[in-house]
Amino acid sequence: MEKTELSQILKANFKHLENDLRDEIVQFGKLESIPAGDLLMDMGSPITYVPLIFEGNIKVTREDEEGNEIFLYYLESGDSCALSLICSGRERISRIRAVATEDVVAIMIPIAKMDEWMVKYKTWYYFVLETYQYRLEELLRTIDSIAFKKMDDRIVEYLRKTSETQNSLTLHATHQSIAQELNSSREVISRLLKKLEQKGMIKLGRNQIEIIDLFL
Amino acid sequence: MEKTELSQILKANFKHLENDLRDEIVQFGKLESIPAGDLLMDMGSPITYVPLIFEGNIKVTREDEEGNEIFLYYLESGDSCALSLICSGRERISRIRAVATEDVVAIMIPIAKMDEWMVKYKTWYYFVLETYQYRLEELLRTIDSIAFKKMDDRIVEYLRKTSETQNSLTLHATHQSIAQELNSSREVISRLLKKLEQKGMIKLGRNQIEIIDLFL
DNA sequence: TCGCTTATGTGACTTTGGTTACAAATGATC
DNA sequence: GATCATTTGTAACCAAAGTCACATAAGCGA
Repeated sequence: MEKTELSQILKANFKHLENDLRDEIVQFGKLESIPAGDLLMDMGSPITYVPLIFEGNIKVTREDEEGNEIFLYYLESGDSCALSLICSGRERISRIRAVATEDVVAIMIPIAKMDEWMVKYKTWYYFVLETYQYRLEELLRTIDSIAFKKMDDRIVEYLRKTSETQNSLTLHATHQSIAQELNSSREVISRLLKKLEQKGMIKLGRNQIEIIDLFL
Repeated sequence: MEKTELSQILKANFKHLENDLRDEIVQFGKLESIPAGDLLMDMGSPITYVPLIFEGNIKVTREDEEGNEIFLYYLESGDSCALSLICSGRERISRIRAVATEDVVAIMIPIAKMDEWMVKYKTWYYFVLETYQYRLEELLRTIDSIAFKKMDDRIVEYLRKTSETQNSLTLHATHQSIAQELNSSREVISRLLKKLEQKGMIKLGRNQIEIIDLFL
């Protein structure tokens, strides 16, 4: 991709950043395409860049020692990854996994530039702080969900979020995969999905869930 | 308290901060004492300062619309409050509650200075970023606990954390209050505490739990 | 000491979610 | 279309946690 084209894209997706900063991003950032399904970040691999997402979605999950997994949130175009900042910052192993759910186009910023720009560009400073703040809030919402809600509500919430970020009313997932994301078991998810179908909220198919109305 | 005394305390508790910065903190910060039991922050009240804690502990909890509550973590001397940064940053209502569990002495930094110092002082910059990172990790650990662990383990973990921050093997709490923090019910907590007692991990008394060995 | 309030103990029961063990359906491939 | 792997459906059962009902017990103040 041409630098000028990159500059255009940047202007469109991160319009709140000042011009000089965007020039530097074009200069020092490395554009990368990540095919759907690829891991951007896995447990414990040290991070040396911070991604700015142009296109596609990224699913962020948490995994514990015993292999239990749980869905945290999606990242979309215009987002950056606060958790990559965590890993980078203290060189520590954070058991976080980030997978591209659609083909992702992102520009990779070297960590060193990160810090440099914080001082140099007010807009970058606010962007990074907002990223942190937004992710903290997102994690709090995740906690709400896990701590206070029952599995059926959590499924509905998961379907809603997934439908929103993928911008589609037809989701492609197996009950097994959903069970994994919600740290439950396949049978439980099948049971509850069936109930949602009976309520007329969704329509089930093999490898597919059609969303009719999640607010019934 | 004298400015010079304040300066000494600051030097002792936040020694990683550079001298000029400490001088500014003394100059612009306001020293406050918060008696045990007082709220530092409640749901939705906008924050105009960031506290640096010298003495005492602060318990941070999350509450949802329906009044369900859950313990997140403790803040101790040397900490700041990343969540106050959230509230301040976007002027948004975050349903977070911070209560002093012991008498707290803290210095309150006006938000404006916060931003100013980020650019001016490298040590402040790293301190704030580390605060964010550390709290994000803490929240992830909270998620692990809620999502992956059963109630008995969660109680043990809660007792351990509380004992550590209060630096005491004798805790003063009712089963009801613990139930609230873990978003459970009194009877369940009583039952499980009794089991822990039978295993010899704790000794129960009225309004009191004596910790014997939580690693049995 | 006598009440009274607050805290704890406990049994019985319900609900939610996890487990086991299959059966049936769907799609892909030959 | 027959075969096969994958996915989904379901029933029966189990375990954890929440609820209800009530019994004690411990501390406090009059």
